[in-house]
Amino acid sequence: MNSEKARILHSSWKNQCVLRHLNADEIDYLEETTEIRRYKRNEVIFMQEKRVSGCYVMLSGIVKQFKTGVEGRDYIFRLAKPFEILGFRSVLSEEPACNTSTVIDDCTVCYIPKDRLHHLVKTNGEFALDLLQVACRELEESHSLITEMAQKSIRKRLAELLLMLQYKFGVNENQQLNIMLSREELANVVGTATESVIRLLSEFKSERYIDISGRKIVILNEKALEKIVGL
Amino acid sequence: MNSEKARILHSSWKNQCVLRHLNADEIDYLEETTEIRRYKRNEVIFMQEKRVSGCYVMLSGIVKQFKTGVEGRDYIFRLAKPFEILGFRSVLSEEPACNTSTVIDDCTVCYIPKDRLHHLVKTNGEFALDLLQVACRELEESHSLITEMAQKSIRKRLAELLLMLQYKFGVNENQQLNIMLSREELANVVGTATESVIRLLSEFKSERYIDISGRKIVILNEKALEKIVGL
DNA sequence: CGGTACGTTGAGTCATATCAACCATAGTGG
DNA sequence: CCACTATGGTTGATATGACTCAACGTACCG
Repeated sequence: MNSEKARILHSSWKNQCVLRHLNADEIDYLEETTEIRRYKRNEVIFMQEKRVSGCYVMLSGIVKQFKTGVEGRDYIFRLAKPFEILGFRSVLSEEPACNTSTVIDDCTVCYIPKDRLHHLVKTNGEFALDLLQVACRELEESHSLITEMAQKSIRKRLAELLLMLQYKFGVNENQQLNIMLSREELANVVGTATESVIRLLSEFKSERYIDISGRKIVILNEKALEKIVGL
Repeated sequence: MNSEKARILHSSWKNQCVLRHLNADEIDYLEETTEIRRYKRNEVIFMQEKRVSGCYVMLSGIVKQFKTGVEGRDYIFRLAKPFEILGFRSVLSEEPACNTSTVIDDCTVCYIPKDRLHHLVKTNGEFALDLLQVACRELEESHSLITEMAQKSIRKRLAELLLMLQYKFGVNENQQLNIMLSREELANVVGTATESVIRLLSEFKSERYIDISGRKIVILNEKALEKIVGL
């Protein structure tokens, strides 16, 4: 029964994520208590305000991370894909989670308990540095995002989002974006009302920049979208 | 000439900042190459796009960190006060600075070269953990900020900013905020036009929530501002 | 005294939010 | 099988917050 876990943990995937500087002994150390977990669409991995007991490295699927504001509206600040790490912030700061993570596309994750993470950070400098770099990169992305929100129109941000989704999650054989979000989710990424997203999407469609059927989106004219963003 | 540096480095201030887990030997190690630097209002500490060779721990004064967007408008995402650390993100990720830091109030900083920082992260797990926690806290603040920007009106954000400035930088004997920002700077924190800030400030003034004379601001009715923010 | 940077006010415009109605779809239970 | 309900998507009408532009005031500085 543990063979699956062992196989996964010792396979090459670790080199693609923040665990890449762990040696065989350290992987064994992790293996003692890590778990491979599976979640389906809309399941909650961890929740804002609640204590977390470990962090998660994604192996497959897509997860959204969002904060719920005072009036109950959500803001999605991250869409995570395989080999990204979730929830280490709260684990390291020993505070309750400051956001909720739920599943967009069915996923498998590797759960790492708090004590193991702490121990590895303290004993493996390279690993600590890697984690620091991940945190710093997220911080930088976050700052860029704020600057954009402060300065760009909804129209620009939506165009940019579509390009980002294509770049990060790719397209299938019909050129459709692999990631499918509801109108409300799109609105919660851009930071606007769902009606606005709907209007802008059909605007883009009528100008032949994109094609939409339900949640399936095809980008027809990348250049045009880039121009809207203003690059 | 080094006596000042040595005195500062070995005094108790380090316990108030991220360096608190360094032992005497490590402080000596830092001392070999750190420098105490002084900057005056409007001087640039480091600049967006430029390579950085080290990071800075603030000892006195106030610094603003901002990003310059595509259209040349600035967005101020952080106002740093003593014992906070600046620029470690770029140092650790080995990338050019992604923002500019300039001086609001004359300040002294302790400059720590890149190689020393790297070495300490790799060899002192507690220190790495502390730095990670700082990064995580900033990340969390940043996410909160984004969520607010996505969901709150300029009016709310300005009210919140005034409260934050009072809380973080305090007031003088006349109840005036210790930090004095230009209208444009206020606008660049809130993410709006200077005219909007001016209008809202005089609105707040006419409703007796605050008093303003030039850049000196007094908060008269904290409760009212909190109510505007919506707590 | 003119210059430069900063602050203020007014008028007009536009993007976006809000509210309300309506449609499509799918699942549910009688 | 049909009504029933819930959920998500769409469209229109309306309101308004915030931006832009432009003019003007103010203060400090050489």
